[in-house]
Amino acid sequence: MARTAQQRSVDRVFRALAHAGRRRLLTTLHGRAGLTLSELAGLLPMSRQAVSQHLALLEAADLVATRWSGREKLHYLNAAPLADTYVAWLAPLITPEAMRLVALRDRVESEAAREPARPARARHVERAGEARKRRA
Amino acid sequence: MARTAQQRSVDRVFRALAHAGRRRLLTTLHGRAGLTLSELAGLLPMSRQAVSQHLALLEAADLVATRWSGREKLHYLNAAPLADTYVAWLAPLITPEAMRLVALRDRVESEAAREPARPARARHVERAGEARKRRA
DNA sequence: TTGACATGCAAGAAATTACTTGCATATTGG
DNA sequence: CCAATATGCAAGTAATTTCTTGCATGTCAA
Repeated sequence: MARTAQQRSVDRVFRALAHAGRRRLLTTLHGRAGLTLSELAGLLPMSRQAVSQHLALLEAADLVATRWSGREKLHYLNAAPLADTYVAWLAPLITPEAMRLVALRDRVESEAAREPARPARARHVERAGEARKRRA
Repeated sequence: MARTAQQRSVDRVFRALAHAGRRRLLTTLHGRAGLTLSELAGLLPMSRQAVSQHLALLEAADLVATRWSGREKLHYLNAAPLADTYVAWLAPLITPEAMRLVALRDRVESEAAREPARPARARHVERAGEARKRRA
């Protein structure tokens, strides 16, 4: 059950994308390549240190490539791991069958609405004892 | 600057996908639709309560639809938010330009190798004082 | 009816993540 | 050279997430 390098990459990518600020950094770099740490911190509502740590995480996930230019560090979006993650993990789940299940859910909900005798599961929401009373 | 419903959905989806166990739940449900909580807990190396909490999170992100059948709760993958997230957020970043940057990074690295007089940035890795000494 | 089973809910512990603060090192321009 | 600027590193705190523990409720089958 050895984890493959790809699985590890997918995990790093999804963890990196879990934070709105980091996603914002990626879209910012997509719009404007080569921004420095200070520039990014100026554009976004985050402290320089926070941006720095987020960038380190994005670099670790290989989503951001960097280049030193004197005392400045230029940052570039690298979308390759995003594409890889899509192909390897996301796309396989997006099948016609899995998409159709929204319709199923809606159907179930409308059925429940037509059948007022049995509320979907309001049971556990009630205070203790209430439901038992109604049942009797 | 009001956050749109779509932005909120994207955030919930990415947060949900950030955990390997939750991703595993989704792929499991993709392979076998209609599994119950207990069945999922039996298949995966997680306690029933842990699975339950993960499923609640996935339901909140609308990635899992459920149907009660007696005392059992059947779970189904809903891939629609995945497709939406891909279209709204991921796909726009996967452009030829952003993909080409891997090549750029590799080029930069090989340039650095050809220019041994200035190591990319091993500076801060060294112990304090070391770099200054070499500089002099 | 009742015991076994399926799930829910809640509170606390453990682990991880996010952010701040303070200082060290390196580069540039005057 | 040196002051200003750009970044790095480390440790501590705050916030969030994840998991466990314990018990309550609802459903089914004998």
